[in-house]
Amino acid sequence: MQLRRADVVAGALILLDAEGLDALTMRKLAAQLGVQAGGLYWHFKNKSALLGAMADEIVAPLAAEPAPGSWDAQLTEFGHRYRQALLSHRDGARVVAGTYVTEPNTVRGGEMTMRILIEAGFPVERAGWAIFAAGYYVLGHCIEEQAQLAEGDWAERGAGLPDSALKEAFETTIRARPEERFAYGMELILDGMRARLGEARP
Amino acid sequence: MQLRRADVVAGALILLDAEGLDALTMRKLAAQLGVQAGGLYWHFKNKSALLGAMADEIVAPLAAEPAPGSWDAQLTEFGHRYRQALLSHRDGARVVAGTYVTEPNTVRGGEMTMRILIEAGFPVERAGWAIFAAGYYVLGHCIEEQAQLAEGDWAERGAGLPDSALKEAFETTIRARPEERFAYGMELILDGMRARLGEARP
DNA sequence: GTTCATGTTGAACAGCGTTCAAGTTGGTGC
DNA sequence: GCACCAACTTGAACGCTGTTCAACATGAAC
Repeated sequence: MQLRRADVVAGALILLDAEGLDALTMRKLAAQLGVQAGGLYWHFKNKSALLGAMADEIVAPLAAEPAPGSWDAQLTEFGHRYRQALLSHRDGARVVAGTYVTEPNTVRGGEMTMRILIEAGFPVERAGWAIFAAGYYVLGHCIEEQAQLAEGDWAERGAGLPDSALKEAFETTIRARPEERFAYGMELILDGMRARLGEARP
Repeated sequence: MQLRRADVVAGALILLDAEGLDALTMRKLAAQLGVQAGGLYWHFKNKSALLGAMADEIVAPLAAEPAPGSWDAQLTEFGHRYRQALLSHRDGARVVAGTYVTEPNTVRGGEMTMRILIEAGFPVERAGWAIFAAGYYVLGHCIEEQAQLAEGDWAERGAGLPDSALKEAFETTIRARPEERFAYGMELILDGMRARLGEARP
């Protein structure tokens, strides 16, 4: 029974969920698939290519059309969908961050969101810049969210801080409900976009 | 002639600039310092701790007081200062992104920017959220900027895309003058903050 | 000139991604 | 039913990595 490319990606995602990105090695993946490590290199040129395929699989939900509605509602939907996709696999955000993907789902998601902004009135270039900015935000937020999720020693991190008036603020900021904190940042960026649409030259 | 902790960090940053993050190995660093690899572990518990110290050194400019002015001018200054700091060393953004730093300069920068927002009228928690959002943006932008800088094959990346109405838009978006593109995103986020200050409950 | 913390050596360990000639498998055409 | 060729897999090796540790060197202080 031989493997297909898709089987390798699926197995890699299972191993990712079970052990995390740092423990995802070609040998362990091969063992889980009942194969020798070298054999994987027939399906993927190298580990990086495999991670790229995994990343595109992770962001697959971005390829779906948004529900009908206003441009900002649609963009909000994409933002939350992106976050959910990243969080749906352990270390998903780090996997996606580590690969500049030009694979189908990523591209399609980028195109749809850019189109939404352009039809809302943004010049093409600015639309792209704004979408990238929003993308950086989601990715950064989710990387931290998952780092927080993975480590038990998170509480100790704040402990390293010097006592200051803002230490407590800093800690409560981080400990806030992630969903609420995410939504706030998302709305902040959307407010920025709305402000630009109000002007003559966004 | 023995080494001090600071000498190791300084040497590591030189090696980083010369060869990039992926080629920064403990052995190469040791060789450059005229020392055996094992010896470095007297100064740093592990490589990750060394990278943390490097990261804090990179963001040192964030510890300086901002010039007097309006809150949004000061925040803009911090944003550009952050970017300049990250770009001042090869792969600097990736180094900083890979370490959750609780070291002096990072903390001090975080405190000052939060204070600026709080004094401008933001509730503490929201101020923290907004600062983090802005931080994710700068970091993400700089990581991509440096990836683009480092690779000759960047032009080929767009080539992998399927031909579409938006492919060209996508490419021109990425190829834009980085400074201008960065400033646009920075202003977008600041517009979001200003919008929130206009409301009763930011 | 001895002492003691501070720093260094050199060798080893286990694990990593990757390569490649040699072998095996599975489906297609005859 | 058999031969064929492409699609896969093996198993061993290569060079590299971060990290550990007992033994050794150094430099300043008393």
